[in-house]
Amino acid sequence: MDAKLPDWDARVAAVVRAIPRGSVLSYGEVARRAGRPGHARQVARALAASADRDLPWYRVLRADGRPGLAPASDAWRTQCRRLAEEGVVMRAGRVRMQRRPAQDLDELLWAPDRT
DNA sequence: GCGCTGACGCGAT
DNA sequence: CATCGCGCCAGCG
Repeated sequence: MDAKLPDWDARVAAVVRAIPRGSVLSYGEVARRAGRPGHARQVARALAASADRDLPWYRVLRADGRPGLAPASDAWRTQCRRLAEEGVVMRAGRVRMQRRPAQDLDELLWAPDRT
C-alpha cells in the first residue's frame, strides 16, 4: 500500500548500526534486512543522505566486496582505513565475502517485501 | 511531468 | 577471475 515508508532511512540506519564490529554487509543484504529486497541503490542513497557520523557506513560494501565509492577518493580511503582498524582484511582492494548461495529464482523474481 | 543519474546486483562474455 | 551490459528505483533537475 503505502510505498513511501518515511522510516526507510531510519530502517537502513538501524540495520547498519546492527552490523557487528569487524564484520561487513553488502548494500543488497542491508536492503533485504531493511525489508526491501532489491533496493540496494536506495540503501546507498540513504547512507549518502545520512548525516549521522556515528553510523558505521563503512561496514557496507558492494556485493563483490569492493567499497561502493570512487577508488582513491577521500571517503574511499577512510572506509578502507576504518575497516582495517576493525581487522577486516582487504585483498586487491576488496574484501573476501561469501556470495549469497543463490536462493530460489522464483523468490528473487517476486521479491515480496515483508513490512 | 519526463528523463538522466547513481555509495547496486548479477548473469553473460 | 576481470569486464560489460542491462535491469531496478527513487531523487532531482
